[in-house]
Amino acid sequence: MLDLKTIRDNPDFVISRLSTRNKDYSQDVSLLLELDEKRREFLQLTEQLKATQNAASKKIPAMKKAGEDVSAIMQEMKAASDELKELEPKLSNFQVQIDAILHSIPNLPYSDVPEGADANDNVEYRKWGSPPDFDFEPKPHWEIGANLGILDPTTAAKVTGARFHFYKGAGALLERAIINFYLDTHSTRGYTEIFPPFLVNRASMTGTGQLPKFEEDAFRISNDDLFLIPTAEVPITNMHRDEILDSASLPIKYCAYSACFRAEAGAAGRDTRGLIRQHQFNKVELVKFTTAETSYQELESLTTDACFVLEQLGLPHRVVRLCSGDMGFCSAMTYDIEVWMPSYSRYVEISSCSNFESFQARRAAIRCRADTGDKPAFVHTLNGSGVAIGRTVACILEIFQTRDGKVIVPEALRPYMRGLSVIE
RNA sequence: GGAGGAUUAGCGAAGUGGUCAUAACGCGGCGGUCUUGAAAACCGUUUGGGUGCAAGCCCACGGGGGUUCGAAUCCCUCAUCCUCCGCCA
Repeated sequence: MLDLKTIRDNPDFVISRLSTRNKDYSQDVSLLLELDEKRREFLQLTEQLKATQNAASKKIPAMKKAGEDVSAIMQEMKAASDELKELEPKLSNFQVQIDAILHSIPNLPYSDVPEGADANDNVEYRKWGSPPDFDFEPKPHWEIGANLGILDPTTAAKVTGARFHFYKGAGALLERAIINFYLDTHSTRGYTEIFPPFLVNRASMTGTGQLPKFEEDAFRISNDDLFLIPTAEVPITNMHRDEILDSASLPIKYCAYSACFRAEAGAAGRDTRGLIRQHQFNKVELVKFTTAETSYQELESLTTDACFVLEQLGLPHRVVRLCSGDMGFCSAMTYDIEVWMPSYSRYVEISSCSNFESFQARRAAIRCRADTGDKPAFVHTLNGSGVAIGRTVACILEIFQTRDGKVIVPEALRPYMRGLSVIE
């Protein structure tokens, strides 16, 4: 959520920054400012009435005590009360409309974000390793997984439906090993490990920006109005919702494993085979709460921390800076980390590291106080996958496959796999 | 699932229709006096938001709604926590 005061004071700047997202928000902004003006007009009226009510409420008991007749002033206040009952619904109606618009306007892209229309305009930032040269025809991970008997989407289709997998034997072990390797790595490098709930309430989904605009992307528990989390970002960021943090405690750094659940509405027909796009997948997430001054520096280190685990596994990858048109709703700047996927013959996203600045913090009321006596200020929130587990499995199967259909387990994972060095 | 009880500032807690929410009182925090320094004691101070050029005014007693001229207080509803019963990995 953007700051209404900022929009009020610099509407042209806001509109021009938003326009880099390939959408014109000038209508929304002018409607917003119109409603805001109306709201303040009605606010003054109602507050005036309330002030007279309050004054009378102090006077009436005193008059009663003095034995004076209060029926006249009671009449008067009855009229004021009736008038308020007319005005207040109008006022709150303006407020509701304003909130709806504010919640539907995306974040302003940061000045360093390259302008562009779509993923083709993303800018490569750095690269690690290089795509392997196979002296045989490499197989896609879904074939490798089927041949080794470690990935089973067919049974999952029977038991649950499309876009789910059973992992079996060494496959299940590999998935679990990667989770533990990622958590151990991050938590020994300054991130506090958290194990969150996988269901959250509506307020949490709104706090991090999944609601109200993207409800169709989420799975909702119909009898409880709870949502299956699309990422651990939601429960972790909302841990500090409605809190004023001591700025001495910043930056706060968390890492968390969770299953993630996504409806993938609108992705019909895309990535239907393999582990790339599932309704349920595992992920280790990194989340930071920082001051406004340090957030971009922290975005760099968060991205580096996510890349670190890929380097440990020996997976070739690159970092791209997303262009304005490709960035998510809440983000001010995003680095995607992409691993080389032989079956796709291109780099595929395995992590998305974003600085949301105060956009989520304003929605979720997460603030900090620099010094005792200072006004609280919104923190900056950041997060990034550190990294997605299913896609890591896919990448490992493809990158470390051998001519005879086996898969070499990366050194770093062997201690987590009871010493297993080859899946065959 | 059933029956009771609770929810007030960072924490504990008083307040059952008005003149104590600028929220008593206690603890904690901050500043000061005293002290070589510290502790103790004493004095002072200490919520957040909205609106207005400003003085100021308005809102918030778990959330939402209602009754009333007026609600922390009465009613309805939802949430969370506690105790007991039932069920349960």
